[in-house]
Amino acid sequence: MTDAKDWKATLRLPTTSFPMKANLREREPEILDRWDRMGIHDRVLEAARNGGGTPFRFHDGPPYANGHIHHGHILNKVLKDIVVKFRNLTGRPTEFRPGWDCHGLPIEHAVEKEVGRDQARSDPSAFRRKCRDFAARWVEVQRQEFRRLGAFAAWEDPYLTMTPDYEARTLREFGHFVAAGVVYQGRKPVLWCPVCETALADAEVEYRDAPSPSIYVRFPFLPSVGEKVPELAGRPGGVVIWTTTPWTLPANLAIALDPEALYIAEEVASGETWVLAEALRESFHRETGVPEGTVVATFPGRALEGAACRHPFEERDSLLVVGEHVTMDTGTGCVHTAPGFGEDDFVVGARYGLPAFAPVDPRGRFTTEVPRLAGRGVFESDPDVIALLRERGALVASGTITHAYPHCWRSKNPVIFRATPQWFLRVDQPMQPPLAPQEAPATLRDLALEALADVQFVPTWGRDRITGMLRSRPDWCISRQRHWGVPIVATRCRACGQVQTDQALVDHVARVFDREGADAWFDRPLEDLLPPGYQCAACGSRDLEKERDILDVWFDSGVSYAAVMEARLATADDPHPRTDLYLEGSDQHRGWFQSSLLASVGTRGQAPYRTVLTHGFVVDGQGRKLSKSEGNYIDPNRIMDQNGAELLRLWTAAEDYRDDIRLSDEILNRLVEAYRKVRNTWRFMLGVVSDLDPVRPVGPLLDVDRYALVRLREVTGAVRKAYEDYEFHAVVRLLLDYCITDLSAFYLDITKDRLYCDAEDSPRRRSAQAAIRTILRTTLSLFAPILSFTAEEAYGHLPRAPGDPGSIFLVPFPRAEDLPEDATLRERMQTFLEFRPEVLRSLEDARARKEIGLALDAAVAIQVPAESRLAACLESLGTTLPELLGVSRVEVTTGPDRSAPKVQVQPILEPRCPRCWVRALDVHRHPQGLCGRCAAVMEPA
RNA sequence: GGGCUCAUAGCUCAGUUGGUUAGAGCACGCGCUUGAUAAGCGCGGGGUCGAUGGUUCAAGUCCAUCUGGGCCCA
Repeated sequence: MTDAKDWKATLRLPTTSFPMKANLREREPEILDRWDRMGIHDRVLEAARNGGGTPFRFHDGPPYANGHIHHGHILNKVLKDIVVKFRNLTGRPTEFRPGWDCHGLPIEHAVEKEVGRDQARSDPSAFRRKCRDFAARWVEVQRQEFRRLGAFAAWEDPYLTMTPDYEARTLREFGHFVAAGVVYQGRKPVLWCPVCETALADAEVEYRDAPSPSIYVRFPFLPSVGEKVPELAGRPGGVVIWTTTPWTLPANLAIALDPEALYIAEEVASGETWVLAEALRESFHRETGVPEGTVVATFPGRALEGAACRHPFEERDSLLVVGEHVTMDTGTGCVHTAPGFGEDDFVVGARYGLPAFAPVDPRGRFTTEVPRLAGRGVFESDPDVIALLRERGALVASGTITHAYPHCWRSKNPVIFRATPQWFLRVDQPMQPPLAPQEAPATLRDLALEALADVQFVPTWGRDRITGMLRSRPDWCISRQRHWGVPIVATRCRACGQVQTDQALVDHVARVFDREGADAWFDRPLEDLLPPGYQCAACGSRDLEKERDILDVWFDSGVSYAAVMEARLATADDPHPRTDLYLEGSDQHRGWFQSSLLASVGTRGQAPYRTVLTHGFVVDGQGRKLSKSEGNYIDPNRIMDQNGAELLRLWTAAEDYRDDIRLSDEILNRLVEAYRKVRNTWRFMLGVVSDLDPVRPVGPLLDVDRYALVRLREVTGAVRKAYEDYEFHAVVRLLLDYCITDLSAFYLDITKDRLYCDAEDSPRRRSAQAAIRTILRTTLSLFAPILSFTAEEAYGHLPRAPGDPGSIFLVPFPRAEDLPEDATLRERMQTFLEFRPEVLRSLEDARARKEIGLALDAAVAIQVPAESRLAACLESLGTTLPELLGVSRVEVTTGPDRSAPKVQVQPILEPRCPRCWVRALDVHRHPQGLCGRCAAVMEPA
């Protein structure tokens, strides 16, 4: 007698060198090395090019070269990588040239910390060199971190906004706007530190509680008020404002009201009539202690638009205007507006043509434009202003409040808003895009809005978002008072003060930049940089000096389509090629998407992109933003260490990026499980096909095996479509469900008998193997853009035929059309698969009654209604039913029409075949108690 | 405060133009198997579809308001 162990040795159990344990931490770097050695990025691209497909133009948005990468970067770059891999695999050559944003404030700050502020100011050239080194260092760090994610990109050939060619290009693009006549120097309030005597960025102020005066001031009515609101005609009184910065009152030019909100005119005890917002009436009387009077009129804010009050102490009027920024939470709803001293004030003022009047010098002292305060510091002038108001009878009430006030992070002193000269791009002046001469003149804003009609947005609401922002945006302030950036090339005349720039100057300097980069502007004397004969346009003087501002870094990155894409792709036929896809976080609707759009539309009259795809932000398991201080921060390095980049790739793909993307340990654990399932399924299939000769042809497939491929065809089509539609989470879902439901729980389970027990060479076994090999190769390819490391690893364990490429990424992407279609078979199998759970439930019942253990211990008697679809189905499946149900014997009978199918499970008493465990009637007839099939298999060859 | 946006089982997602007892996978519970074994199979429990109100014969699906997130502004 042969014992059980020996029979096991005669089975064809799966064998493979592909390990169950992923050990991605060690494996991934090996795979990365291999990709590097084979130059995978170029090879993939080359393969796509050889296929002759239409190139897909993708443009990588540049992250800021500062600090290590975090979840947001990972999400973004992996999404891009998935797109690029998919496009290349499906025959559309797609380059991924990564970029970095290198200029700008954060780097200046970091360097300033190292070298000190004085050096930064005294030697801009040396300071810029340090900034350059700093940026280069972080580019290198991030490059390694990105590369580790398994993204196929031209990591050795990135674009940097600080290289000479890029800087020259940036300047030239600026020149196009100069040529179009929409560049102007104006004034705009910026945060200003009177102690440092410098402009500050938002990031350079910190808010601290500080006491401020709190005063209510009445601006006397002028006759125009009575014309707008008749009830006020002839009444003494005024509009009451509230402010915490009395010193800004000398620059008051307007009072802003909410156009929709209701305002009241209230006659108070003194006999005067005061105007304030109805919603704030109660708090006004409470705060000021003024007793409530009688309401003589109620009207919406817009009723007073265009009327004016008298300034309480200057020889000037104060215009009544409306603005959306007026709020009803504090004050009177009538907002003191000094366009030179406040951002909102400036924007509203600009709408009414009011100047940014800011009679304060860089040290925060009043200029002679305010004679009574000239030379006095602004904060120390508060009491004087209050006294003056009291003297003029304009002070309704005064007190002190403590509130958060911006302070300079360096000097720790309170800061002010102060209008200073700045450069702008005008968005509301009709212009001609210089490189699109056929276009009719239109404003930059309208050009941008029109161009959006020709852009796809994923998700679609991106269009609404950017449209809203464009509609309401002010002129683009493109200047910064900094050192680390591309200079605004312009001159100032020492003789007459004229500031000027023109395209000739800009182009001349750009040619210098081509060779030397923007450093030339800082390193060289101006004479080296001017075109021959250049002189002041106003007075003809040649005594000029350099303008010292640099360009907003959003302008730098905004021209990347020109510096990176057009520079490489432009042809005579298509001088301004558009990019197929931009893919960034949804914050870029205000940032890069918009700056790129404006930069392109103002020069070439078209959007730079055809499709804009945005993703949400990474948040925690509860949907809150991640922050280290909140303690909900998960370190991406920890994930990488524990589960490799592959898990982060899977996470990126599995979540619906259109909304915010959640990240938590629970989510990661679920994904680890999913990963294991896929990996194990691949491993099993690798084991099953290990002895299938990759070259020798296989005969016609059995129906079940064919059906498996019919299903694979459906999945392949759906997966491809999901990739096309950028629905990567659907890809993951489809493939996971297919792996679990179709493969693991059904097809791979029911083919085991054939695979293990049939003769090695039997057609039935080879049929299953052939189907499984197709499934394996197909799913590896389908998943490869996402599970790049594992698909590549598994592919390496596949028996290779001569001519098979050396990487899964060089295998053409599967096409549904290449897989069999068979509607009859599909329908039949679907009917069966709907019925199968009935049988499984009955088996489970029998198991619960302890009648059976293995399903192979059971015989199943099925009674189906005659003439039913199910009857026909089971009839046609015939002798394969036991295999399909995993039982030893199946008997099908027909009952009355329309009766419900009945399933009966009987334990089989005959002994099991010791080799295949099937309980068969013929076991006794064969030597060693084998069943007929096994006996035949075991017969000496 | 404004613009855009999201809210379906513990988790990730489906739910077509409003129409039968709201689905899947995972997780969980129970069982089988030990010939995918740090695996595999089966069965099962689990949701007042963020809340309220409305339109409708009928609403997760349409409308309004609210609550709570997110991005961008203020």
